[in-house]
Amino acid sequence: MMTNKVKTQTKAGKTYQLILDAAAKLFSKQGYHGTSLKEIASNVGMQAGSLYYHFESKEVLMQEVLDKSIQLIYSKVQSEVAKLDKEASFAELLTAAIHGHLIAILSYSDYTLASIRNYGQIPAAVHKASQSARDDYEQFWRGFIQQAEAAGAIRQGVDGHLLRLSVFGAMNWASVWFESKENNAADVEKIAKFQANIFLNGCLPEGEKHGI
Amino acid sequence: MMTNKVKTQTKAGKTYQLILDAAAKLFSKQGYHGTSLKEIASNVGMQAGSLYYHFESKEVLMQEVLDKSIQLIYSKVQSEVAKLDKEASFAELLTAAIHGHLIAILSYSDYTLASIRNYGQIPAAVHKASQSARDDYEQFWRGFIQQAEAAGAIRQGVDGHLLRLSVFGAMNWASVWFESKENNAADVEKIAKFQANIFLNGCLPEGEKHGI
DNA sequence: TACTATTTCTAATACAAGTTAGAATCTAAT
DNA sequence: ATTAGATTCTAACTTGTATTAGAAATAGTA
Repeated sequence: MMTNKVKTQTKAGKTYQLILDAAAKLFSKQGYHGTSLKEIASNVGMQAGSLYYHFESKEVLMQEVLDKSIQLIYSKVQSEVAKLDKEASFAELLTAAIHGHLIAILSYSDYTLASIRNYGQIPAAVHKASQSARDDYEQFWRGFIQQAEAAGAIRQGVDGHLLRLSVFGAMNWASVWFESKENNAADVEKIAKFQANIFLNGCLPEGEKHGI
Repeated sequence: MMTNKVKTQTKAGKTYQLILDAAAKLFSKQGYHGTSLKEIASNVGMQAGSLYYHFESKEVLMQEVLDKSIQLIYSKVQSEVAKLDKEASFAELLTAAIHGHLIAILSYSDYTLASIRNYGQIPAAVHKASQSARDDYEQFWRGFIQQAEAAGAIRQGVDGHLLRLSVFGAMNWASVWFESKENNAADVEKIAKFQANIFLNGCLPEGEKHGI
């Protein structure tokens, strides 16, 4: 077994990434239990047994996919938010965060779909590994929404937790229907702008309100 | 093999429902491929082979779960919308539809989660069966949103398709985080009111707009 | 009680899964 | 060209799967 995941230059390092990519793609389309090691190996031109030179088990392979999924999302969101001024408004923050999250999950949909689809139907030991990264990311959202509530940047009566969960739902669901075939960055941009707009302003015509 | 799914009074009819319930629960938690017939049978006090008296295959069992899932949702939404006046506003329609959809997916989360989680990672032949029911339900949403766009009840520049898909995402995602343990109908009601409110009015304080 | 139909069990089949150990091959440096 | 190390293959083992056929048990009826 080789354990060095870092050196992408080495032969083994490249093969490791190829396997991870193939696994993510198949896990996202067929589920964890619905994907066999033989199938993954075949997608990189290998035999099933050969995978064990790079991964110690199928579960660990899944862990790596989940891990990478979170990393991709969180780092993209952070880089988007980092572009903002120190005194950016809540609306600007939310917009940037939505952009980052959507760009990430739609660009790397194999990884993020594998994560979304399989999380909750794999042995608990598997998602234990990426749990703290998930918690960190969730805490980031909780944080700036709570601050916005405290600062009065969110309308009275709007529950911050439900807001966060609804935004997450709208975004994550996009990875289910979005087809990244020939859709370029412009489409992702459009979706991101739309969702930021909707959650900030709603869909009613200007000046109209309902049920407030 | 017995085929009569209708007569719930008969012995076989009741057993049929018990099996379907157990299957939905396990499919929702472990996925289609991660659930064995032995496990399903064990949950209703039977042996795996005995299931074949009620179902002709595991795939058909899954089809029935998917079917029932759509039926539960669509019929609940229709009954909620039917309560409205003939000349109900778009805001009232959307609110009623969101209520119906959320009540259904959170009340029967075994079925709806089984559907949401496994759709897309099961053989195509399996969801072919429930496809037309899904299409009908989707068409219902498309319909009243298009009418609202035509009538000017939706703000200029807001894409009706993206609105529908975002609402679906926010709602369906709720079945992932919602724990129906001891949460009563009041909680579901709260979530439904929240989401209708957010999509109609946004989360910014009254009078404020961003990026319009 | 005896008979019939319904429902469940038992046991076997056929196949595919994850995993492992050792042989075989390839790569790169001396 | 030889050798050592890295990488892949082959072939097995164990376990678990969906499915089937017929025997057994159960329930309902004449």
